[in-house]
Amino acid sequence: MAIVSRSNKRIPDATVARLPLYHRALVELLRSKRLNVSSVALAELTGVNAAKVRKDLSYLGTYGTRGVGYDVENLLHQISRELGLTQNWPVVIVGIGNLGRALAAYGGFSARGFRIAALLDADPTKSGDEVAGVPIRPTADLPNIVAEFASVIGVIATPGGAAQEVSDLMVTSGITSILNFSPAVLAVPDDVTVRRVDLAVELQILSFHQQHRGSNDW
Amino acid sequence: MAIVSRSNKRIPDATVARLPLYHRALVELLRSKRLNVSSVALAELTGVNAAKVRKDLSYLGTYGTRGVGYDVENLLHQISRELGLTQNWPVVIVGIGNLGRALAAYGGFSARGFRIAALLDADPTKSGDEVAGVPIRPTADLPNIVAEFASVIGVIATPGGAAQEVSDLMVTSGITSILNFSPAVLAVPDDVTVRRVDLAVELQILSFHQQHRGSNDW
DNA sequence: GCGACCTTGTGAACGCGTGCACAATCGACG
DNA sequence: CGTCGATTGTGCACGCGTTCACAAGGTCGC
Repeated sequence: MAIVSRSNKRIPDATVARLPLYHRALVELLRSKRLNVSSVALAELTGVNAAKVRKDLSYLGTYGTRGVGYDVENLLHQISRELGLTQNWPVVIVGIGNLGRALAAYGGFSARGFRIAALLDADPTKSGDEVAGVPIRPTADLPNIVAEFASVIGVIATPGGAAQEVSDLMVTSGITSILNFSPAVLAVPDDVTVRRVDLAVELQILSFHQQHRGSNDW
Repeated sequence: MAIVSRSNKRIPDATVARLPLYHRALVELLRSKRLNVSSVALAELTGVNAAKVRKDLSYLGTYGTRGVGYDVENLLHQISRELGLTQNWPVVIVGIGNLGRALAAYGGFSARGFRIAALLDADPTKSGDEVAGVPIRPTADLPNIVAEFASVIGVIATPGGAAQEVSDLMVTSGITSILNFSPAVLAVPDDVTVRRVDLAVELQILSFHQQHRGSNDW
């Protein structure tokens, strides 16, 4: 996977994962009218090492000014461009249970580059219901919905049992970016990117650390 | 009851992050009465390289049988023990908005080592409401609730603006493991573990890959 | 215009994680 | 009881990411 930016440098995955952190901090700074920010200040806001901040930002190009820092507005724009957030990505959520509803109702997406394009559920009795002003439609509508847009991000919020089936439908509909909240591990073609968020996994990792905190005490 | 891990080796973070994957796969295998599993089979189920599976499991001890594989039940038990899932961790959720409700109603936790011990919200008009049979109580009750248990995991599902305040209250109440769903970056003492799950961040990472897929697409 | 001060950008070393390749070891079977 | 096929456990090399340390380059006061 050759990732090429304007400066022709490959951006490491670890850096990509941190760019959204900087993005959010810069939005906050812009909101509070800060014009300038140093790598040290940005490091404190994001909990990242300052040298790492500088190296991350250097992959985007040379946008800092020595002795001064980074121009907040310009840096925000550069990161937005790199992340592809200059457009508002349409997001389709499949599986409107508790989690799907919560995602649909979450207001924070629009401020960060995304909008809910459609809500889908396999249960026909839910069709016509609205969540946050968006009507719920049958899952079978997915191909038509995807066809309306140039590029769609798919979100799977179904139970684990239905996840692979939904994933397959997304892939055949032309979706190549999937966010999977179900505990299932999805099989997809190589050209499809899947990110998995499993709430129980996060708790179990915490459990491990908690467990081992005690045994270090003696 | 010695809860001390048998191996003196330190388990790498990367391995810890994968143990929950194996855990879940093994639960599934046990449910379908499989007695045995090879590293290759486990690798396919979890999307992890087979050599990595073996190395990960070797950190726990020598529980496999050459020429045969791993005993499903025993391996599941060993991983559960290492992750500290032999007990059912009490989980306290603060912030019962859409996301908090969804988390509280999610039935999958109990099967994976956790139970909802309490739901808290700063809004007094929500007090007394129930979600999944658990009543909502005022946030100020947190210290009393934590005191009832030996060890509690805190979940923050509030808006970003309230997150640091809630985090501080959790820390002073004695919580040392926090799962933060708000976009805020929390400042906590060194002995407190925080994991952050930011839905917008996940979407933005997907956006990056979508943006950079094939350089000639736009 | 000059010097003191700041902050960026990056070379280099180090450590961690990954994956290959293979020896060690087990069960099955005749 | 010995051979064969299968699978684990791991030494090793490589690559990626992190961090330090510092030169390069800019600002600001005078």
